[in-house]
Amino acid sequence: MNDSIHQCARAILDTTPAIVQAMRVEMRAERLHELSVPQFRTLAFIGRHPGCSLSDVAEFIGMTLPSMSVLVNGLVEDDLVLRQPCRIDRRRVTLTLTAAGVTVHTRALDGTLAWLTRQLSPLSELDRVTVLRAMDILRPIFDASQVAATTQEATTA
Amino acid sequence: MNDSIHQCARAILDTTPAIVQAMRVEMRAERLHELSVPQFRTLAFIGRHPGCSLSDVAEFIGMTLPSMSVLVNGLVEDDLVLRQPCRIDRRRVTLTLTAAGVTVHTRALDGTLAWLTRQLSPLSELDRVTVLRAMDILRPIFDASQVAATTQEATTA
DNA sequence: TATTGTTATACTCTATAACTATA
DNA sequence: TATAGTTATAGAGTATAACAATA
Repeated sequence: MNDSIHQCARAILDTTPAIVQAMRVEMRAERLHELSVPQFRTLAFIGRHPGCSLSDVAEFIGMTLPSMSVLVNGLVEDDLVLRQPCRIDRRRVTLTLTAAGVTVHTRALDGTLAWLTRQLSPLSELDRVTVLRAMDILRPIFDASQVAATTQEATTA
Repeated sequence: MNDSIHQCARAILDTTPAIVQAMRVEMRAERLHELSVPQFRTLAFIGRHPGCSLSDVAEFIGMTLPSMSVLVNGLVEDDLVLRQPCRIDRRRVTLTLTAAGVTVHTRALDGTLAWLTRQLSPLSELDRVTVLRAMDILRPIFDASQVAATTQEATTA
């Protein structure tokens, strides 16, 4: 039966927003690090891709260029991100984390991970493995660039 | 090893926001139903719990009372939700979906589910089962309110 | 006094449209 | 002309604080 695919879709629809919402509440409650989920994800991406452009981050996160410009602008004003014009192509900017950005991101990451770990602690080893495998299965599917690609495909088709 | 729990936490942190973000983008792209993810979830909850109070929804979704008041107010103005004072306790309000609310929610649900189904279609049967099981494991952990969760169980059963 | 909800105020998130600068 | 990014404007999401009404 392809009943499983519908059950699966329904389960994702019910569950993932609840997880992210709980994460948002947790991150806001943690007074140590004042980062929203998008800010956190942006910092993480820039940390993993030093010197990336605004378009790179926007595509990965799944936001429009103007939205990301505003978001990054806030991070620059908070001195968490360094935004410099690119020498080779002066239309571009290169983004890197400042020392403060690294610190804040690390602290937020550790805090959120610790909270998540507490939430997951009642699970059996088997359940954890199942969850881990599921996340590995889902991540490539919902990678923002993939979604954008298929959307474009569908539009041009 | 408790290494798996950290891997697991990290995987959830990386993956679930990407899924929800993709969902948000999709829902916004679908011009048919102009619902945000929180609006959609609120409509779903009220549909499953007709006559519920503002506090009930706020707790389930994981929002503060004022935030939910504003959100619901928008839904009332759009004629998707009926908000009436409760006879027994006049401090409370009772929330129900209007006919339009049912229609809009159903359409949004169907549309999002169809999109999700397309995204999941490349997966093997085994992968789907893994994902489904993972969602069933995670949902009770991150449900914003235990009370609402058990109520939902009773209602949906 | 405690509970339910609303209003006031102020951010952030996010989009589209219009613009600038560079290629 | 096409691309990278910013600015202007607007609306939704969300919080805290202060308030009103009811129990």
